[in-house]
Amino acid sequence: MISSIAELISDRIGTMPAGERRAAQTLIANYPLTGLKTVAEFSAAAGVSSPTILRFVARLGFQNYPEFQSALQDELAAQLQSPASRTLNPSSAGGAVSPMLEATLDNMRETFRHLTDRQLADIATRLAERRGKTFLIGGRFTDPLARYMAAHLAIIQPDVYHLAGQESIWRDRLIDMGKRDVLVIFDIRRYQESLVRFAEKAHHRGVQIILFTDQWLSPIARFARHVIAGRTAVPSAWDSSAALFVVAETLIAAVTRQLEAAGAKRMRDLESLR
Amino acid sequence: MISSIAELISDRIGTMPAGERRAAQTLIANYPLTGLKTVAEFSAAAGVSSPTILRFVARLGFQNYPEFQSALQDELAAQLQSPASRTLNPSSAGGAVSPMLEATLDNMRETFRHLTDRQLADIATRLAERRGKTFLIGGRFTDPLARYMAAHLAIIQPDVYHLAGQESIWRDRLIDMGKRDVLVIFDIRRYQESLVRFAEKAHHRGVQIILFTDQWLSPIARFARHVIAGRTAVPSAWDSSAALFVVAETLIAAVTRQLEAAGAKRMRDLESLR
DNA sequence: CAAAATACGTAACATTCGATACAGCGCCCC
DNA sequence: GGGGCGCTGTATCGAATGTTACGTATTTTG
Repeated sequence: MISSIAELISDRIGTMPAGERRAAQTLIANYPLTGLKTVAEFSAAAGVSSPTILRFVARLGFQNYPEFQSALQDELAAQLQSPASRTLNPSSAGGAVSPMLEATLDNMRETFRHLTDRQLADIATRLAERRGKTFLIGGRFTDPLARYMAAHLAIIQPDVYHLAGQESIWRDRLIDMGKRDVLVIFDIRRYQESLVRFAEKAHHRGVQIILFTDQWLSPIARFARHVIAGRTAVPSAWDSSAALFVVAETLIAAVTRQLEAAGAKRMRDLESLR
Repeated sequence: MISSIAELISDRIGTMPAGERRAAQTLIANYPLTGLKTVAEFSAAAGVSSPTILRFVARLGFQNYPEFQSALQDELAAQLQSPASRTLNPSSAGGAVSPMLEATLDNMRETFRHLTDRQLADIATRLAERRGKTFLIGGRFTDPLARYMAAHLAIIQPDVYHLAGQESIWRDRLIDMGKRDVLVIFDIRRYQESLVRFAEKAHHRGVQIILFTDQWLSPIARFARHVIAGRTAVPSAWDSSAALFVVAETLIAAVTRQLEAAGAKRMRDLESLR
């Protein structure tokens, strides 16, 4: 059962030749606006020639381009009149993807429900007031999150370091850490002993620890000044770090806002360095 | 302050002659669709002649009819991109975090709305059938996503490589790539030239490219076999990669499911190695 | 009530658009 | 390695679109 043109496209996109597939992808990515423009504009956006666009709409079963556009407009009209229909969209019926998405969305709502604006603001402030250095580290699967956060923070403020590589390498960097510094740790099940040991030592040196973990709380929580507990359960063989990822992005945004004045200047300086 | 064309119209509708007023009312009645049709159709719908329509848009300050249509399309594009703004729900309490979370949730829903089970299944199948090697690479801020995906895929199947470090390093690895291989690229604004070059060369070697990008599509889309366009707009100084992150997790789950038999054995073997 | 100004539609024009024929190219299969 | 098939872009044609000029109708104003 195919109701919308978008479905029709994604249904047949597998059987299309390369050029027409590009047209399809361009249309889907910016649906349905690209289809409302002229053939020339459409073809330019997709990086193919006009005839390819026409062959594309012909393959979808339309007699000519205007007919195709009319269909898109009718669809759009129906959408605009009943905004409610958008939320209850047909793709949510069964399928393998929806459970995953639904669970992830739930995880985020739950995660943020237990997280007050105040907490986030406190953590952001701590990250923004740069009395000392900021270190970030993650576990086996969460190291990318640490990297992601470090990549952003390092742009708006100095002295941001991501600890990577072998354990011995970052263990030695403990010597540089003191009570003015902050350590951001990502650790979810199965909790890594090496990280726990590292956190404990850092804690003893007076380092303030901000912990991203799952709802069962890594043992590191004992040493942490701030704990962010994200939901991780999804219908998959793996746990999901998506909720923690969003919290990280939220914090990055908050820190950036707080450092607006200083950060903006720094970003300009960085620009000029390129 | 006049922001939308609809406002502009209702602002000046009082000063218009009868015919043009009818045009205005017809347009407002089912805004903005009538304005996207041809002058002839517009005039027929309003019950006036074509020149009247043209005088109408001229009075609104547009040089010609196409310019008027472009403006309408831009407006529509803005609306469609942020579904949140349309629902305009003040229900969710203010605070600094909610807008960020709401936007992120919207982005995910919107991203998956343009992504069918079929497409995801196709991509997962391609990643699961290991005829050749799998390479993953990301840009400045998206490299962590590539890492995250690589960390998981490498566990359930062999020959998964994350390309990191300097450009020269991964450029040299092109020599190992052939038409049996898959290259997963993450590239969002501002698109990195080095990645585009790399993708082009890989494409010429027959490598199948799976691209994670934003809704404006990286130029790499031209070479890609599969394109995943995620929404990235959030109320922050930075773009959000959260939607792409969730797609990545979804794919990881799907691939794992497909490789269940073979993958489970491999995971057991890995366990025993520790 | 008359004259002028404005508004509106018909019709012809120029431009742009969509459609098609054709040739080059790569690809796959034998 | 050669022949055939399918895909794609260039160039061209016809059609439809937006635009403008002009004459008629309508309203406004002195």
